[in-house]
Amino acid sequence: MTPDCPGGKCPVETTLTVMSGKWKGIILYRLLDGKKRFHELKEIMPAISFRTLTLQLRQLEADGIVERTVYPEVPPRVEYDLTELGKTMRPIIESMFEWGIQYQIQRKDTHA
Amino acid sequence: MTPDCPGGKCPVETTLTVMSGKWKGIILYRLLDGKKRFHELKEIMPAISFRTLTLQLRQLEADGIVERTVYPEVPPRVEYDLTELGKTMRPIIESMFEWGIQYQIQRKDTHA
DNA sequence: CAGAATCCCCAGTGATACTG
DNA sequence: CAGTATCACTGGGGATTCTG
Repeated sequence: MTPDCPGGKCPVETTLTVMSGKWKGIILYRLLDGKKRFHELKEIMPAISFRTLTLQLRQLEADGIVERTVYPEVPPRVEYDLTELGKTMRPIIESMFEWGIQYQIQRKDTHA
Repeated sequence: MTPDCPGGKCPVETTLTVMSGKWKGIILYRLLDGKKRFHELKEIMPAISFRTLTLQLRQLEADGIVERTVYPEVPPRVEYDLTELGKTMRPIIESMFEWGIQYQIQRKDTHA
């Protein structure tokens, strides 16, 4: 694909692959201010299903963006946090956040 | 959705909605350095189908990101350019580009 | 040249029920 | 609490053919 991008695959496409998924951007945004438990994330994003939340977290984990820590307690406790690599996405998320705000102001008709 | 994001819908989600689609990020990246004709874009991204290229361009146009100019000539000529609003996405695209490069270096195994 | 129209497929997502 | 398992569906994307 896109053979004339430096290094083979277009870096923008690479980033989009990692970030894409209906909820990944929001998950990343929510993790910017610190680690969260599974149900904490679910409460922040009520519209997501357990299954999808699990899957998207697992994909982010597989991509090295998110770290999953299981505490061997009863009841179980699992925390999700950004890895060092994940934290380097902050500029992307923040610029997307800023742009989204301006966009919502300019176009109240769509995606509001 | 995500009711506790400022202004209703999470701005990150808004941006992701506009940018999502398998090729939109690449299209935007390619338009950063100036307007392009339809087949020019197709040549840059050989793997995309005509149908999908058309659809993604139309969606970007509907979202006010891309401007479509038809020149009444024979054979027809159509140029696509970023709107002023579209140009404000530059920081996002560029930070995604930079991150993608670093990511490719760190993880040659996946998404390479 | 720049598409429109048609048909098709499957990956991503959702709903529900169950479990260590 | 934090999942897993199963089923089902939608729509985003692809292949092909046709047109002003």
